[in-house]
Amino acid sequence: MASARPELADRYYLDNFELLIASTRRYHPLFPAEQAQQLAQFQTLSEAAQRLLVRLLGRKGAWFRQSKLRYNDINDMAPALAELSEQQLLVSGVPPRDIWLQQVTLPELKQLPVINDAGLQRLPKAALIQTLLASDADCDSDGWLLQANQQLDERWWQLQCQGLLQLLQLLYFGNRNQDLTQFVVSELGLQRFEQYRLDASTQSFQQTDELQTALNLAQLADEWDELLRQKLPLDPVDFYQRLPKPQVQPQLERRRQRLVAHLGRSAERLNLWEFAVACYQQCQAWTANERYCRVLQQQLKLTPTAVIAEQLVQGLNQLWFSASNEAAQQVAHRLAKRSLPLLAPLCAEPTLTALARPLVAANHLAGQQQSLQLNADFIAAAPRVEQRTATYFEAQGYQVFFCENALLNGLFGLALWDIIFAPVAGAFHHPYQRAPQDMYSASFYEQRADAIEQRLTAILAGETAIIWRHFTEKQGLQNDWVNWSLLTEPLLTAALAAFSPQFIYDVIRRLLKDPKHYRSGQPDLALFSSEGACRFIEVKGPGDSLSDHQGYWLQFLGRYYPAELYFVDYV
DNA sequence: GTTGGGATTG
DNA sequence: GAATGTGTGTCTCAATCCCAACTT
DNA sequence: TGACACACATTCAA
Ligand SMILES: [Mn+2]
Ligand SMILES: [Mn+2]
Repeated sequence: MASARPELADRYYLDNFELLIASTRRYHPLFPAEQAQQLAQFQTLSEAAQRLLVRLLGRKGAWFRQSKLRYNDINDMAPALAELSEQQLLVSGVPPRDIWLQQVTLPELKQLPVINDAGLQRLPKAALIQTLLASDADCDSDGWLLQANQQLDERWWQLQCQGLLQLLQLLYFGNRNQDLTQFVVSELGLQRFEQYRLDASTQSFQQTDELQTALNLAQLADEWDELLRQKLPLDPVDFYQRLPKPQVQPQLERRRQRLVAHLGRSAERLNLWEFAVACYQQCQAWTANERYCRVLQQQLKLTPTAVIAEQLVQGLNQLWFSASNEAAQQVAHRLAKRSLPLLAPLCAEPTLTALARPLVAANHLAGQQQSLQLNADFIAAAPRVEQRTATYFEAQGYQVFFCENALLNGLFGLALWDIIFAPVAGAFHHPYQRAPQDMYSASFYEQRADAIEQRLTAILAGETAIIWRHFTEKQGLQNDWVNWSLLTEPLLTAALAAFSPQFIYDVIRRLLKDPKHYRSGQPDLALFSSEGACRFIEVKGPGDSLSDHQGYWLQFLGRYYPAELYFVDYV
């Protein structure tokens, strides 16, 4: 099955970087001055210097210790360093204290007289760093660091062109989470992608300041994530000042709003209600609208005014109106219900559309709930309650799959494979996509409505050959909907034998209605009896409770097959 | 000495 | 008990290297 | 590097 790994060229990383450059050629004239200059400088470098620079860019952080630079594939380090230094793509200096302390190893630290003399030899590294950072804060920290570095006898280098790499990656991949390693993983055959036709015509950005903004937003998001990760005090109001103004370019505006929503969330934790409201007001995401209403509700509790009450009524009605699935409706409904007593004294008669009619609660599962006690044998069989329950049902003679979302999502992905990867305008910008650009927006259906309807008609007529053909022909190819390691042949065989055409049709329709939402919350286990009949089981161990989207999936599935909520505990 | 997490590499 | 908010682990691409905890 | 599901804590409204 597994074929031998292809060998990569000796300079594969440089080739990949040059591919990144070549593929973003049409944007080069738009580059901001700094990145344009650095790109030009890169092109004039010797191969050794280019190699070293790309090696360093591929690593984490901007600071490197010269003594730790060892590359067999780069002839001589010294001239390459001198060249990069000459072009100011890499500069020498002493890093900030935290980075310095992080990169100097513990044995090295303990040997330094400045530390040895302070009597800190026995501490673990994290505590040592804490102590040094704290004690340096007030006294002469620069002097201390310089002295320590002199004792260490080390030279440090700092990358000056990480922004260039970020910009190239941003333009090539169109997102912040794919990078140079994607090329390697693909060339080695570890990830294989559908051979869709790329759309060369659509250009995401037209102006230099759009590129600058894209880069700024990416760096600000990085910075915010980093602050969050380090768990140090946040100032969302101050951070907001650094964000760009609302953007015309839709992609940029989406990213800006995502960051603004994060700031709003952090403002809530600091009880900065007005600022949180101001943040959420700028965001279009449904969840931002939800936060908006929650904050208004909170404000109404603290300082009841007619203005806030009116805003909340508007917000709640909008929230209800834009709820695109039952779980969202449930959220809007609950929020409205809890707001009503707060609104009553301030509004003549608040008309909350979310309360106009009763909702079916997610946990309304009449006749779909069971209890199960498992004994020590099953506890020993596996660590997770789902696996233990699977073992139990296997002992009952079922064929059991712990596949959660992989089964129904997989059916969706296989049934619509060719449509998902059809060359719609603007859908595919590079060869490493698991889905078209608009997979999770309304335009996915709209742009492909004819093909989808035609396929649905065929599915309803009992067509399963297309699913099998895609399963075989596309085996192993990346698809956001298909998890190949969970959607195995035995599972698909059992499922397609058990499922009615109407069921498959309705599942796909449901997923199409709100693909982002309905792709999660599907039951833990799929069971198939020896006669081939299927059952769905959502397992709930002690201390876990049903979430809304899980409950609504059980309600939906229960109209076709047994779909049960199993409360499992141990005797 | 071993192990385990993170960084690096292909 | 329902409804919220928040933290954690698991997927990870796989083999290797480095370093910092540990004696499992 | 998120998305997802679970685990756990806290706060509510009857
Ligand atoms: Mn589950
Ligand atoms: Mn479960």
